[in-house]
Amino acid sequence: MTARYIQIKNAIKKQILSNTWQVGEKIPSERELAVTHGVTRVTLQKAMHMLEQEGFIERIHGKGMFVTRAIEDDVFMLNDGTSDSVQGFSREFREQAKVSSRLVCHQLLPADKTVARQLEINEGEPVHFIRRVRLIDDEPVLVEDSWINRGVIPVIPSRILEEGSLYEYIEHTTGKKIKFYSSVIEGDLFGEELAALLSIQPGRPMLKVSGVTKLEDGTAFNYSFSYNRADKFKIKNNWVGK
Amino acid sequence: MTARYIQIKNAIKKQILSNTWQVGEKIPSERELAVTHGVTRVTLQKAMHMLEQEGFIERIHGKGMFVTRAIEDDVFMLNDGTSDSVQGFSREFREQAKVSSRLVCHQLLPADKTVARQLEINEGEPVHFIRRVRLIDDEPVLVEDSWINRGVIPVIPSRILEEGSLYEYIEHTTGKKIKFYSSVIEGDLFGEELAALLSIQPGRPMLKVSGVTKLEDGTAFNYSFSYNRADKFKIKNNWVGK
DNA sequence: TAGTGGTCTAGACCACCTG
DNA sequence: AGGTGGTCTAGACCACTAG
Repeated sequence: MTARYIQIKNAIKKQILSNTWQVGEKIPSERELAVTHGVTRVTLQKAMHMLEQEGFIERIHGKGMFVTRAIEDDVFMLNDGTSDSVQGFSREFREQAKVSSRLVCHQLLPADKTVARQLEINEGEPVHFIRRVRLIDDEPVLVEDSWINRGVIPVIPSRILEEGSLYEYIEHTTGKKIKFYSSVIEGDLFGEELAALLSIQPGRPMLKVSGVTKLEDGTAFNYSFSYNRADKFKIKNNWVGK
Repeated sequence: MTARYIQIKNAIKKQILSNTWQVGEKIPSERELAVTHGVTRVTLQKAMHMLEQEGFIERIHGKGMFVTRAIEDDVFMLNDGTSDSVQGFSREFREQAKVSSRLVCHQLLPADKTVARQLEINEGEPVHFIRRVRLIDDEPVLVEDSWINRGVIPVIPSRILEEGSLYEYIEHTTGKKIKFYSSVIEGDLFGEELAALLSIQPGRPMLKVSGVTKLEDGTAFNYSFSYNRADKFKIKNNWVGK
């Protein structure tokens, strides 16, 4: 029961990725595509606005819609919210490379003030605290600390934390999709403790990303900090006006 | 001739900021607000989706719309694309603090391969190269290098670079709004040269933001790198699913 | 069941760009 | 003038949440 505009968006994205049109080339007009896909212009526009937001096309008033030049790169791009879902680390990268995790710590802790505020629970309520080192092609690239709402997900099998995708597990056990992700990006230097976990020198640059993830019913279930090696990650951001 | 949904979005944002409702409180339903503002639900929804994207409300299927808790902070938040326009440094911060610029360099240079590709012009065409140190409350906080398309904006008065807003000047002289901003965020360390310009020690952490800015007709006019003191800036990002 | 947001239709008119 | 995207209407039905 996927929405029609999502289907259309994905269909056209697929066409773009399979080089149906050249980069910079004009694609058919809204009116044409609406007929092709058997929907009204409004529905088609929703699909195209998403494609623009995701950086696949450029829409220019009075001119038409054009394929954006592809951007390839040597480092990993963190999800910036231009995908149609929040993937989480495992799902994000497992098709590009070998990803794995090393579980450093997993315990129940009472939520401190900050964690409680972010997860919208009471201070002192027990939450999962999880620290993992994430590896890409067997090289440690980031440390992630997560505080997870025990009310949403009472038990987390170690197997999931070491091998699987936590987000996938949560979507599966709750039966709800992930709907919202708010994050703050900061720059910092690696200190002794985190550097040791990644086998790098202290003082190397870090991209720190902290954020809260919510389910579609508005429940906050994950508050996390990830400490990324700045030489391994970039974050891309598209902004489209009005 | 502002669009109705933009007006409504701003009106409701203003109501939220003036505490018409408590944080977490339910605001009137789409159907109610549509009547109040004299538009159909579709138009009102466009306004509310923007407010959600900008982080002011949360929309929950079957429940309603709720005011999001305010987020205040001690450092400056760089524009992440949740505002309704790209402001540029001057317009972004001049209402929160005293902003100023120190012009380090302004000359015409032939575009190298990278600059030419980003500005969608031919290699070797002359472009403005501008290096400025930006200050907040008289403290230098970032260095910005800009390459500006001379075809779009032939002359840039020094006065604008030292005192005014370049984006404001460009919107004014071209008569076009800024429509698109694509950026990449990286972490790095300050080297000797940039550190000296900011009067800080080399080796301090930096948030590097590079990007291209376009006008509403699709013309790329600015390719820039900004080197931000990581202790002074954060970047906030909201992602809302589907 | 009643109320909420999510999606979709079949039109219409406006604003912008090009020949 | 003709084609393009941008906005808007007045409905309709669906999916989710609550009491």
